[in-house]
Amino acid sequence: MKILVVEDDQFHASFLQGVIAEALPEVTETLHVQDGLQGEAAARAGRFEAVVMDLQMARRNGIEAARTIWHERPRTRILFWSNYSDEAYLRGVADIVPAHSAYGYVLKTASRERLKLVLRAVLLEGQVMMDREIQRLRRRSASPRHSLSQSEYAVLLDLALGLQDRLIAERQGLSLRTVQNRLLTLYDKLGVNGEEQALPGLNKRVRALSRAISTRTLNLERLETAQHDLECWLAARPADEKAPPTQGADGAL
Amino acid sequence: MKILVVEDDQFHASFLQGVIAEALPEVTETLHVQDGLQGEAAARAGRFEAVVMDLQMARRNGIEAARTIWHERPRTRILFWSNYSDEAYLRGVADIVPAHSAYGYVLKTASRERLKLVLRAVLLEGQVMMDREIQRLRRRSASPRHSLSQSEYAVLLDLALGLQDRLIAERQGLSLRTVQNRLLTLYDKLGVNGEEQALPGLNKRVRALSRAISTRTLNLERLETAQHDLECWLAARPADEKAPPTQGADGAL
DNA sequence: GACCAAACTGCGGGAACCCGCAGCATTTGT
DNA sequence: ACAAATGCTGCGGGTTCCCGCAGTTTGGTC
Repeated sequence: MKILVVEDDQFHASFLQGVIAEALPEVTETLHVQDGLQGEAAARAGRFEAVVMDLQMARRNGIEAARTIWHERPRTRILFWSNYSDEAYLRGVADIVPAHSAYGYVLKTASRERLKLVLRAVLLEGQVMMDREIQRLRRRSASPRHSLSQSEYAVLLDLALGLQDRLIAERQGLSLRTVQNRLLTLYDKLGVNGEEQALPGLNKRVRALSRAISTRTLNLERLETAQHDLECWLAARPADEKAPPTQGADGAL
Repeated sequence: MKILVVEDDQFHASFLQGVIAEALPEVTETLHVQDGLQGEAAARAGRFEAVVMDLQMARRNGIEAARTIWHERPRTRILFWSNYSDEAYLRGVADIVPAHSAYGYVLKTASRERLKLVLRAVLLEGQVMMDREIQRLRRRSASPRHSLSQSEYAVLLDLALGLQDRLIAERQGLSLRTVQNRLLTLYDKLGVNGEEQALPGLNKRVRALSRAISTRTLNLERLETAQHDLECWLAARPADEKAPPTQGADGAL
């Protein structure tokens, strides 16, 4: 069994390798690389079936790297291992995991024993497994009032990228008014309206993004992958729609 | 000599303590705490004159903790030690360091030797010292075109918090139009206008925040302290101004 | 089918925003 | 001392945004 470790912190990497050696004696080869880009290349070249992936790395973050890897080899088992339990990471992972894939999510603060357990469960047995705290967060964010639905989150991402209503509508295949309705519920669920009445004079749109970040509903990594998605979508979009029915500013006067 | 270590990662903390023992034999007592809040309390109780402070911690981040500590004992020598060289951290530190204080900024990727050097220079000799890479970033961000002036950055923070123009103007003591001019130059320097012409349909205001975060001009920690500042300012503000010349929505009818 | 709830859509208006234009104040260079 | 440069400000208009109101579709229950 071959295993790939993608982790940019040397201390965590060496600790992890120690635990792997102890928990998985059936490992014959481990490769350690320092960032997402190298991780993708190594996975491609080495045909690893098991990966331990840090999120939050330079050059390419763990979620994007995992997406690439899964895109090329959907059966790969990936254990995400991170310092933080941001909702943004959970949604990011949930968005890219292929059907029937084995994966897991552990916090770096987990005990050595728990880490060993999860390593075996996910990488060897092919289970799906999450840290306790992650499970708790997941349950909470599936709760009633404050949690965002799939489509609301998608609109939030578009908002965060700075698209205006019209473009969001186009991208999500909704009417303009519906997008605005979504935004309303977003403002509600993110607590913007609540603050607004205490302090009038907020730009709700910006405040929504601000709060999404403060509450870790969004983070830098998620924003990066969303930006990447946007660029792909833009490239694939037929060029006609780029010019809304305003006077043409390209070509003839 | 007593030294306080504020660091939430156990591996980094133990590595650091090893290096301290080696580099600073004159240390008689080291205390290690796990987050900013404990750090403030420990500094208050223990009267440490030397602190090594991680940024990016739970509960209270390193910059806020340092501000509190310096506020109470301005002579304290603080060495910031972080994984990242975000511009946001640099500005955050620069904003709170008192005159004539000794401080430093090292990256966690620095070599053991360099770390020892900086430890001695800052905590023992009272020098001001930065990591090479930090220096480079600092020089670059003092450059002409793309860097933000002090006041522009202040406006960016207010924008990021979701204030609308009128409130920003009030807070910065500027006219409305001037604030909008600042925003224009912000859009320019953050590259929003450049993108706009490639892809019309951006909400510049949100996009500015989005880019500020992508480029690490802003980050979660800086946003948190800005939010904290805002709340203080709101509390200190005379209540009259809260109601702009709209029909009063408080009290009568 | 009757009914209801929830989501979606169009309309319209008031507020906020983006920004060109032009007038003043201070600073700086020669 | 004059001029050019830079920063601050008011005015006006075109656009986007926020959102109440009302009408339509969807999906489910009785």
